[in-house]
Amino acid sequence: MTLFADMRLAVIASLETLEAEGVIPAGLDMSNVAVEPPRDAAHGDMATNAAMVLAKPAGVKPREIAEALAARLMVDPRIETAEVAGPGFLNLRLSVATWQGVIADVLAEGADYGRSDMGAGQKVNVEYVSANPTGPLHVGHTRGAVFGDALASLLDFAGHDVTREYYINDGGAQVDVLARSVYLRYLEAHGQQVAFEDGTYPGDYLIAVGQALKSKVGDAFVGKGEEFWLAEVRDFATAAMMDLIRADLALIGVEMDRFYSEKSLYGTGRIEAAIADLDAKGLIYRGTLEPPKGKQPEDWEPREQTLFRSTAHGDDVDRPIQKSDGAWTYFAPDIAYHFDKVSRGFDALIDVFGADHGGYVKRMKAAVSALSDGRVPLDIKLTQLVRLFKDGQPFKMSKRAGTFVTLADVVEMVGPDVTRFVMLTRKNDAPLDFDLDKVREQSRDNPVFYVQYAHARIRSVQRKAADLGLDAGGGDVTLLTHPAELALAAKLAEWPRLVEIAARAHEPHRVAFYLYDLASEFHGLWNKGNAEPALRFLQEDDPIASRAKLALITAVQVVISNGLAILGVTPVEEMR
RNA sequence: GGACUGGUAGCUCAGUUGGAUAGAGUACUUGACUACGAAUCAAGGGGUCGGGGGUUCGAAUCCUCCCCAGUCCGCCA
Repeated sequence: MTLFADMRLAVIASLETLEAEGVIPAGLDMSNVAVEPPRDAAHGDMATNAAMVLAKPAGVKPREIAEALAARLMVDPRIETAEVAGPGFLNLRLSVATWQGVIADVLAEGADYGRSDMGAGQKVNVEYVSANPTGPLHVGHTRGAVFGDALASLLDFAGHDVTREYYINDGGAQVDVLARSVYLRYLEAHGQQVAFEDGTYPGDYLIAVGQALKSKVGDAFVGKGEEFWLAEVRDFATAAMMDLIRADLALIGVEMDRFYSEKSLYGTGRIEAAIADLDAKGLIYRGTLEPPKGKQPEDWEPREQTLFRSTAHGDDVDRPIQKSDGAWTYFAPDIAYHFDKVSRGFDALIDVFGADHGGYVKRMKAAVSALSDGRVPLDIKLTQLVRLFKDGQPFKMSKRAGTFVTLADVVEMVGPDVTRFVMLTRKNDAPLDFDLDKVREQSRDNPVFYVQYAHARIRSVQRKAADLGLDAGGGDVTLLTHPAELALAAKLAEWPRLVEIAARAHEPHRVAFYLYDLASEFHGLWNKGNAEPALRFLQEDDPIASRAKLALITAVQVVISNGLAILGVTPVEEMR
């Protein structure tokens, strides 16, 4: 339970009393009544919009409701003052003891402080990365991987039952291309001269795969036609690429619960079953699509295809599920895959895609809506481009792959923690500039450093305190009465609420911004100790006061550490 | 032609889902170490929230029409 939720219950209870007394009519809808931190701290600790929300349905002036509500709330010992302001806001100021209690709560709950039961154990599937198994992960994949992973952790912390899943696109033409490329490397391993033409993958990372294939099958495939080796090389190469990708993911601490193979959908009747489900709902038909307006393809000619009536579920046009030759389009196995997710009993689905898949969102949502009869919501998060910079210049070359910068390149240069944090300091749908120099800079405008520095400072004080024989547990929080100290406690009280807001919005970046704010409050208090010695955390010859202050900063350390855990970033003990 | 995502301080970006006088960082100006790290902190100026219209007690946020940028648009996955 969060402090804000507690206070909201108090407000609702008071409103119900007012109903019973006839001040306002009974049976009002109170779902819109909110208790929030005011934007301006001068307005108090919390504000409620209750009077404004209820004024119209109650037929009573907002200020009248607010006055009555204020009088009621003043009875609550946790509330110091309740003032009506502006158009009908009710500003609450909480008692000192309430804030002190927050510190005790944080220390008591530790790593669980902020954990919510909001998700109520709902099963959520988060699908992310899902890069084609044709090569190492690049920066764009990295952002999707970090975002999806942090989102999954966030939802878990908010009480959901989360499955992290990777969809392997091993059923289409691109894995044939991969197989042919590996075959060339295989011939090369046998000492042949080969040429990589357009439509093959020339990357060096396939050299080792070609050699591994040689050790496995010897010269069995040399001089043989494609029909002889393609299927086996494809499986071999795909497995090798997935090993590569798993290793890349491990570099940034991403571990999937499940890898789901597209190929497993073919020849097993699963695509057919999914399409049959849609057909039974009258959503499959034969038809001819209109050409796209404005952009007339040269070779466009009308063709009859099997179409999914996605327009019945919010799409702009119906979508083909079969090519003119009868083969499935990419969309068909995707429908089957999501059908499988729905049948596995998930209450909500989330797909994390790159921005270039934006045109795919509506049809996928339409498919899930149709397959689940509107029961299962699908949220699709698009991650925008990452632009890499180094020395102020765009950075494009990779040591490994030559053509694009890989995940491994970035992690090698700045480390996993910095990579993860930086990629989460922007909303997923805004482009991200990633400056390889700036992220290692030790200054306030580098949020990674700034937050880590706050944590390291606290650890430093704790070590010093330990040397003096002081520990953080058991400090008497009622000794913390200075407004600056209570303000920091108030910031800690926002954490559980922030977790819920971020989880509800599927926006892990909010955690990163909160941590920055919290670090800022902490650094501020630290420096106040310059002018006011009474605010220094370690008070000479006063172990009791010191332990109280240690309790406060340890609570800050706990929350920073909980937040970083969601982002998948390790808190540091000291700055180097 | 259409769809999607953006447009907020000179620059980089938040904005608690409709709340009060729109906030940080950076840059610029000026101050603060006898302490557990000044790698930090405090103060100041800086705005037509892309533009017009609409919805209501109240709009950066919702609806609508334009402008700009990026991504995408039937047998590619």
